Amino acid sequence: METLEQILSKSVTNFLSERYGLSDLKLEFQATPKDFEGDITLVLFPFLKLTRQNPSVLGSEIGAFLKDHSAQILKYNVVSGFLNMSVSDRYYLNFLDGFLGFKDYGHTPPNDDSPTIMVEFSSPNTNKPLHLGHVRNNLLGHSISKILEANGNHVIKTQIINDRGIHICKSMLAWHYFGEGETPESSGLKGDQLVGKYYVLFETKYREQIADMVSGGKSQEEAEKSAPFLLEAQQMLRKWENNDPEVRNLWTLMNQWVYDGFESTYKSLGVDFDSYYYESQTYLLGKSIIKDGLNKGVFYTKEDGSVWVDLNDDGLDEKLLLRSDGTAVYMTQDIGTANQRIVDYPLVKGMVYTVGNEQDYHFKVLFMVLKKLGYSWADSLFHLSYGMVDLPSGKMKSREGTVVDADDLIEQMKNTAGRIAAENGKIEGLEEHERVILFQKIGLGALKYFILKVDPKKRILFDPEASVDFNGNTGPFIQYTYARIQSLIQKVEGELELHLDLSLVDKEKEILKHLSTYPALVKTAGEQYSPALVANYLYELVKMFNSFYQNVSVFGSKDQKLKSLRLLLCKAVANNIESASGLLGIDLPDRM
RNA sequence: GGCUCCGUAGUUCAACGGAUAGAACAAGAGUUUCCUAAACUUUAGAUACAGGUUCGAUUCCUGUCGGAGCUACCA
Repeated sequence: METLEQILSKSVTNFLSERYGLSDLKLEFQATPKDFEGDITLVLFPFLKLTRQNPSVLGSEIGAFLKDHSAQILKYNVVSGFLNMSVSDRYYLNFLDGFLGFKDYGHTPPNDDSPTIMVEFSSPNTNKPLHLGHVRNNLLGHSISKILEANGNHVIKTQIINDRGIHICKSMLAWHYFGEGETPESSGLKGDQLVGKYYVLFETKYREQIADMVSGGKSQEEAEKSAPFLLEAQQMLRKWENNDPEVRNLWTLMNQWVYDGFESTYKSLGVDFDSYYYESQTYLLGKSIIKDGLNKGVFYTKEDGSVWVDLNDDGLDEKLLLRSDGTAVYMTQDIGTANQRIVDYPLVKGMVYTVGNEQDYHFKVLFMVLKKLGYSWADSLFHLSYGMVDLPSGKMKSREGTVVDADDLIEQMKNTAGRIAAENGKIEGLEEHERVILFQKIGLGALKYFILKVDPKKRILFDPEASVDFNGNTGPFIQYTYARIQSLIQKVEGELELHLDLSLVDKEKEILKHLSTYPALVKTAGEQYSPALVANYLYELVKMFNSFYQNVSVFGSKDQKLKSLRLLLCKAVANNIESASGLLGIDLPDRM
């Protein structure tokens, strides 16, 4: 369906071309601000010089033309450089009629010809449980996947799991010495929590050794490097690399505990994946690609045999790709993994990496190198870079115990949801299992909205004391609005019919105007990789709806046609809340 | 030091270069014989500083001040 902007654009473009001989114009429309009369505004400033005309004359010309030639425009007025136009109720009623014909109005579902995009997110280490930073990562990655799908892309959700390295060996070593055979079953702990416990234990014991060595006369630096626990962990890593059966078995066992734990957290968060990559399988990839690049002359070798890429011409510096001993670095592995994904999924045309902004430089380099290597897909790579989640005390540091654990946080959110529901007397008549589901929806809705409403690029300040709000600009507010509408809709008897010859009150029109911007919003959110835009849109919508609900009686209307119109409007809002919430991964309750 | 990002009400967030900078929380004042008060209505309160570009700057450029990150033959 053509939008109002598109319809008017054509008309205005024709007019300006015939009257002033202008072409290739970019018209700028915006919603008319509240204090002015009108619904849609055309900004005239850009044409003043071109037409050598003053704004009031030009505005009147365009306004009069549209009034005569477009059925949608009833009136106009010109204020400084702005042409404000009033749009007919009929137009909005027609729009509502069209809107109700779609399940997800404004979304473009992918078809056979749609491109495939791979979205990477989560990508945890397997030595400790997920924390608040991962929560932001997961919610962003999941939401952006939904948004890309709504923009007509097939999406493959993937992650690269860091399942090897010294950190995992630390957990393994501590468990080996102090675990006494403890398992998730025997301890009742989630697997990732259990493994994380031993990672912390390793650090504690390691620090103790260092302290002993320092009081024995060694320097801090020396002690840190040569504490027996560390040496032993390093030894374990070498054994792992040499496929030592005992080490490999323990590694497999403990990693599986962690994966089971992660899965349960993902399930709570409502995120899922279509594919998994493991560093233990990819860390050797990329070396041969580097060698190809050497042959092509894209890279160069230094005297010690290490391989580098020179990015000085691109405003960066030189970057190492292979160590002098021929082993890979992180970059090498990422090059190999990217290539491997295209091998595994030949249809993939683009990749999105959901990774914190501390790695901005890394991805800049990675994308440049892949481009230099001449991959056809190298132009459609995107680093979805997001800001860190900070606590009032500063950065989260696992060593100092200042991380906010994901499982704890989720649990706390559910409990708060339950407490508030009880305080508001909303839980009567609900079975226990209904309550569990409801509190889960609301608690997670609050958390997801809290995180996703912020521009991904910006850092988030999270105060565990102040916690997440349940009133105002929050997830529960949106859910509450939806539940209110459901309760209205349940009262409807018989068929609802939309009559197009009604007149709208301001609050109705306001909502319809907002709904009509949804398709463009979805598109922009996809282009900018920003769930925050969706969240803000959604908030505006429910705020408008609640104002309407409180000030306009739906069932109070004597006029049957008017009642139908209002109920259909409610239905449209509910549909739209559902669509937009879906993009954020927020579930909606039918009552709360 | 070099590079990158960020400074908006007391606090947390908004604002394709467009009209009088919007919300929420917190603070103040109201609204339940009326479809769910997790709501609605309403008062007060902000663009770090100094220049520049522009018809127009929170937005773009320069500088100052303040904060964060990157700057490993770690991952």
